[in-house]
Amino acid sequence: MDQVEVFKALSNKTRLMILQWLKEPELNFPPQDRDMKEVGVCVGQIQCKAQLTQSTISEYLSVLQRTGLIESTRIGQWTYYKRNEAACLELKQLIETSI
Amino acid sequence: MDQVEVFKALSNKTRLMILQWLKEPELNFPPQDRDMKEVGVCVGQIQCKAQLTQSTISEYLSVLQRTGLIESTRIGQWTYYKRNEAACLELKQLIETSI
DNA sequence: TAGGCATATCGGGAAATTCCGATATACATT
DNA sequence: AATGTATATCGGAATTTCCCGATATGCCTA
Repeated sequence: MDQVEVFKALSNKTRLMILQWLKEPELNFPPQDRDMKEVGVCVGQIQCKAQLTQSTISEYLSVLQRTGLIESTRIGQWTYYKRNEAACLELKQLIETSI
Repeated sequence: MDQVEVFKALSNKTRLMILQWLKEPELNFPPQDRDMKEVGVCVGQIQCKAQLTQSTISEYLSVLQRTGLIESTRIGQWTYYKRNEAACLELKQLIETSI
């Protein structure tokens, strides 16, 4: 896990918010058919909440995914993103010891 | 403490290294007259270790100081920088709960 | 297979960051 | 006062980031 890359990813208000929203998806997004805990939240919902264009949000999600902090599942025409809690924990432990 | 600003400050390899070097100054810098734990490390020593120009390091130290993670003391013609451990702890706790 | 919808990718203008050399400031010494 | 040394600030070229609109891709339905 490259700390500098992770900090770059999190040094943007919207990306940081997305990561935080995904901590408790059912609290931050309207209900959907699929179980949010299980599969995640689709791009459209995140875009709607973030109030930026679809292309921007799609790119931001890629940036977060590249760090490993979130992961995606494609189902039909939707891509669902959810947190990778193991990676988030690893990051927190790394910061705990390195900062 | 503005998380995004802190992450911006730490999303640069050199700045992150400086913060880490200052965790154990006597391990990372050559001996000096004044007590490093007490007063910190002067800009010249940090620049020497970082291998960037004086102006760049001076600016990086300002960026870190603006976040509150480090603080400076001017003594004679030297400016000594050291970690603000309380602020570093606060940051880690913030990350622990918010990420 | 045609059309619609969700998402990804591309190209780019504007703004921010990186890092430098030159210069200013502040203090110390002679 | 003049000089030397440590640090801060300024101006700028190169690079990166931000965020957009346009377009491509992939899947689904009629």
